[in-house]
Amino acid sequence: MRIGELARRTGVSERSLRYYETQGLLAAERTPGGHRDYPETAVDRVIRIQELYAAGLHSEKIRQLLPCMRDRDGGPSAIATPRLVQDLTAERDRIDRMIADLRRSRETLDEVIRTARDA
Amino acid sequence: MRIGELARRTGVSERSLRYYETQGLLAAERTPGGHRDYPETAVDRVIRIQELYAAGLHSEKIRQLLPCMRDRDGGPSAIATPRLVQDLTAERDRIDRMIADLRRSRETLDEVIRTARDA
DNA sequence: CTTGAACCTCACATCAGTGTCAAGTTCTAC
DNA sequence: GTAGAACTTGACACTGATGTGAGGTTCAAG
Repeated sequence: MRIGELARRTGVSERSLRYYETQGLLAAERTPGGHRDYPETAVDRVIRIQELYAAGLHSEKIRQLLPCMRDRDGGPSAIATPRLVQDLTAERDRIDRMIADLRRSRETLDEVIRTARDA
Repeated sequence: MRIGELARRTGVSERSLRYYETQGLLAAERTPGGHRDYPETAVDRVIRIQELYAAGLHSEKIRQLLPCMRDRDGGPSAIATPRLVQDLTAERDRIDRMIADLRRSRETLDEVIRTARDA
């Protein structure tokens, strides 16, 4: 599929998809004319990338992580090195703290909303 | 208390505390010489501000929100307007989606970590 | 007093993903 | 073959909280 359709199906801009490619996160075949041609699996991958970005991971970590992930259709094509495992564990802990923070903020907002509604 | 101690106790940099003041999020008395003098309640407030920033709220929203929050020692000093409630509800929904995304990323990382450990 | 830590304001830099525009090429359908 | 949509690369802008450094002032303890 071409970049326009991939953008539409994932909700990620064409600009970002091209950026992901420069970061080594997303490969694409090329048509004879040079247009990108993505496999169907790109949809899942882009969504995964987007989620990881949202979780605060940087391109480099995502790039290292991607080959170690289990794809929808198969097992991982690589096993994380001890060094990577250490990094990812730190990231996971950071995400846990982030979730805890978000919960508190969510509760704060919810309380303000409820207070206003009950007034 | 002065800015250095507040920074130490909250883990937020002095730079950020001064920035919060320019954004109307954090008030301080001044000594005759011009140094900031914070009340004890500033500690809780700063932590709360930090959490809201981490949740993706911008200064302006936090500024509107703060007076409507229940402080540790008392009730809110203002009630959110319908317009603000609408905004905050949107933010709350966004935070919910963010938490869901984070959970998925957390699970992704965890699986890679477990796979590596079991190998 | 003096001295050093702590504080003040102001200004400029940074980060990294994304938006946007320009100028040119390819694709597809008629 | 031609029109227009879709694509290409490249460059520049932005966001907005935070880092950092300069140059000067205040505070607190000896």
